[in-house]
Amino acid sequence: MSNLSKGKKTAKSLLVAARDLFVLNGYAAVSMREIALKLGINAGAIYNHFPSKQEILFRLLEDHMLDLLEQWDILEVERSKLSDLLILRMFVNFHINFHIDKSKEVFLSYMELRSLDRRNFSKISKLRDEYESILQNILVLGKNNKNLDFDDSQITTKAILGTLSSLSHWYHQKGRLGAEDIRKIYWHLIFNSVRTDRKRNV
Amino acid sequence: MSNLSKGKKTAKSLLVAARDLFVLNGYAAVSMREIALKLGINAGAIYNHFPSKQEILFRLLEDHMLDLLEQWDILEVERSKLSDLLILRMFVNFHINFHIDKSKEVFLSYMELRSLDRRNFSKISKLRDEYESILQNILVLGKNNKNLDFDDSQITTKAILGTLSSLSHWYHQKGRLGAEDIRKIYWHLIFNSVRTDRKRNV
DNA sequence: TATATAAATGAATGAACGTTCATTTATATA
DNA sequence: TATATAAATGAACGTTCATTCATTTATATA
Repeated sequence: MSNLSKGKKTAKSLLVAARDLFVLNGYAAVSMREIALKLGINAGAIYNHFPSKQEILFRLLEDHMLDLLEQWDILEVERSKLSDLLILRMFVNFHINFHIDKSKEVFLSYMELRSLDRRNFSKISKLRDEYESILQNILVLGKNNKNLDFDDSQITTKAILGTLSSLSHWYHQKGRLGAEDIRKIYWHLIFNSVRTDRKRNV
Repeated sequence: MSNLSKGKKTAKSLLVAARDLFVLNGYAAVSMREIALKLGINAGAIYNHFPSKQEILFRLLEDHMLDLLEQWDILEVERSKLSDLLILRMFVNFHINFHIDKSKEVFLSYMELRSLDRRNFSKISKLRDEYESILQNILVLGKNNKNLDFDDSQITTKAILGTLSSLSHWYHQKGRLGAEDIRKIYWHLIFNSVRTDRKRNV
């Protein structure tokens, strides 16, 4: 950070300020003046760093999605040695870790997709689909190999992501439970919901 | 509907128009002029029916939450004869049915909580907590009676609601699966995640 | 049908919005 | 240190916003 030029530092600070305000009040309800105020600069100065408010939102969401996909890619080597079930556990842990580390970014890309214009929405949607299909592929592969069982890969994918995403709605650093507890609890829930000897009736 | 006075009809239409626009673009991004345009009336005329834009949002969210809680209350008699597990299934089915019937209202009360002012936010939050505690009580009771098993009732409650809420993000009337399929799939997932003989390790 | 009330109009209010721009000030490079 | 470039200022632009209001039009009641 300290080796960055003043301009880059300001740009970075603007992204952080915008992120925090967007998370708190929503994109449409936050003004450029409010964002500028957080750094103690004038609203006009923002335009030395970003061409528009829309571009700030897009940058936040794109940076986040690219980061997410890249971090998952990095685990590829490690992953290739694992069983279907352990890969699923890796995904769950990875996802939870990311939610804990980047809870604001996750919340933002969840809530503000609709504030993107058509072009940007389409770009981010592609990245989201890419991420969703990672989980779906894990599930399908596991089912084909008879290491997992469930009714419908598409809905199960969405349900699991829904389960995990609930995290970003309540997680706060200072909470009652540590990351390890949370990973364990969620893993138990998810594992049991797709294990091969699950029950089909009450 | 046809036995309502013109004023009541317009008020109802305004709520529907506002609901649809808020769902599509978000509260802050929708103007009173847009809402009025949907009915072919002037923006000023809205104020014969509602005192403010904020009040329209509040009415939408409060009506929805009161409806939700009331509908659950109505099932009380039926519920008293059921086992812990069947009550949980009733809750899951009830929740899914509601999400399917009122997907827009559900989505709205999920996304626009933060657009409420302090006073209104507090009122709706109370209603939401009330609903959440219904599920938590079911889980705790089931665990005490050894008919359910899980690690943490608070997180498990949030996780299950997260799972179910993912429905409002992808469900569309014309989809591939019927309501019955969806109820079955979700029930299998949830039931297996909290059943007493779940596994704790891979 | 006459009349009281309800609902809609259309213009106006002041405030806030994203963005632009000429100018000034700060930073980095030589 | 001199100079080119980057960053910030502060006022202004044209729009749009939620809301108000005097007036007109429609509806319901008697």
